Amino acid sequence: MGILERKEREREEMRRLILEAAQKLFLANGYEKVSIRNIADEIEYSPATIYLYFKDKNELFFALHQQAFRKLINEFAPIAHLQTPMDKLEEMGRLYIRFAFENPELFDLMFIMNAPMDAIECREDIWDDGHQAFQVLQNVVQECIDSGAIQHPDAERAGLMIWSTVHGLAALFLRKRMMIFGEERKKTLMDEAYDLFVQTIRKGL
Amino acid sequence: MGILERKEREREEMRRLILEAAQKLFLANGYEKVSIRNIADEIEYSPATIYLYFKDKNELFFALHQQAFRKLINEFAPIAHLQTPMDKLEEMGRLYIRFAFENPELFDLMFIMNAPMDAIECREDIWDDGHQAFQVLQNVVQECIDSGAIQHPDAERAGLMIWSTVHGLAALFLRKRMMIFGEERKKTLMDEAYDLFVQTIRKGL
DNA sequence: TTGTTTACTGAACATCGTTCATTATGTTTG
DNA sequence: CAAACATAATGAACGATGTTCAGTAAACAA
Repeated sequence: MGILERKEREREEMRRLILEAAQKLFLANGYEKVSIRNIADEIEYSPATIYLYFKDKNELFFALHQQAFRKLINEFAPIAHLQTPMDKLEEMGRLYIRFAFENPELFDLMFIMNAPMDAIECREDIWDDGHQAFQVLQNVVQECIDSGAIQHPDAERAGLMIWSTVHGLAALFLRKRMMIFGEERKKTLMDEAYDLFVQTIRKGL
Repeated sequence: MGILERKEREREEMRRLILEAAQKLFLANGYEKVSIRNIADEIEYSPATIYLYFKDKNELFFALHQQAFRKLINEFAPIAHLQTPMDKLEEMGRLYIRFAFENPELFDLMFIMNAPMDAIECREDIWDDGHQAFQVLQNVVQECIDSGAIQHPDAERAGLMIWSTVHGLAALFLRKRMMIFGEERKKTLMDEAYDLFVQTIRKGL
């Protein structure tokens, strides 16, 4: 009785098709301009069909946000080859900022938008993707502590402080709050601010 | 010929009335649940009337965002009484975070939402409120540099780094990305992370 | 008292997320 | 093979949304 399994496969395939179309439109036009009807048009199905595979729009965007986290975690992979824990930490921050810069919509979905968080709130679930990603950071910070490169003993606290700084840079940039520095200077100033941060924690953390 | 002036006064009064109603509904129900029709109902006018005083919804929320900036700048005022520049800097960060915590909707409007920035983009204007607020920070940083409390010479660069950290903490908190730390621990962890940041820049910046 | 400017509105447009009765399709049973 | 059932997909609708515009009524000017 392989029929049930085929049905399951077809269901997965359909979810994949919807997410693919959603992602495409999302990256092309930005979140605000993508509607359920647009997505339905793209895959040549009725809008109502999408609701057979996703509870609502929040859940659809939550699924997209999960994909984006897989991408980010992948981009973190190369840091393993670096020599010292402190170099790993520095490169991780740089990768976080670069990810935000090169994938603004994905970053928005992962760390700024409300929709994905609203999706898991009603399911009273934990935010697993975020937890895993932070764990990667926290582990590197712990390495820094163990090797003596960081003196402060609490990896979670230090990790949050570091996350906040790089996230702040990325978020202020993406939400256009850096326009006060001028269109051409804001990117370099952002990089300089991050360099200064790295230099500071190397000395004082 | 005081008629023109009275007309002007009435016009200002009407704008004030609209903004007051919008602010009230905004704080009560959150941005996402406030529509032009709600605001019109609140002041007992037709929805179309609002468009006689504001170009569109973005411009209305831009005006609200200006009010919010006046409030924030006011809350920064007491730092003038503090002794050392470094104490001023520390207290400013704390005030920024507290402002976000106690006025989540206003903070969102000022530093996260797209709407207010979209309003000035088409007017190709500069973001004056943000510029002024950052200037306040930058001045304090410059004091720290002049007094030798901060060694790095560039106040703008250091200011952006500091702004990013406190903003990152506030933004991650408000957009519910700190749920990974647990409901009861996230607020204290946030404060601890800020303390650690202050300690770090006192040592290494 | 006219004519004209101004303030306001009701109704409409296009779009949105979402639901639901109905149809079409595929599967199982007699 | 035919009848009964289960599933997938849909068209049409609901109540919203932001925004526009022709039309009305009141305030002003001549």
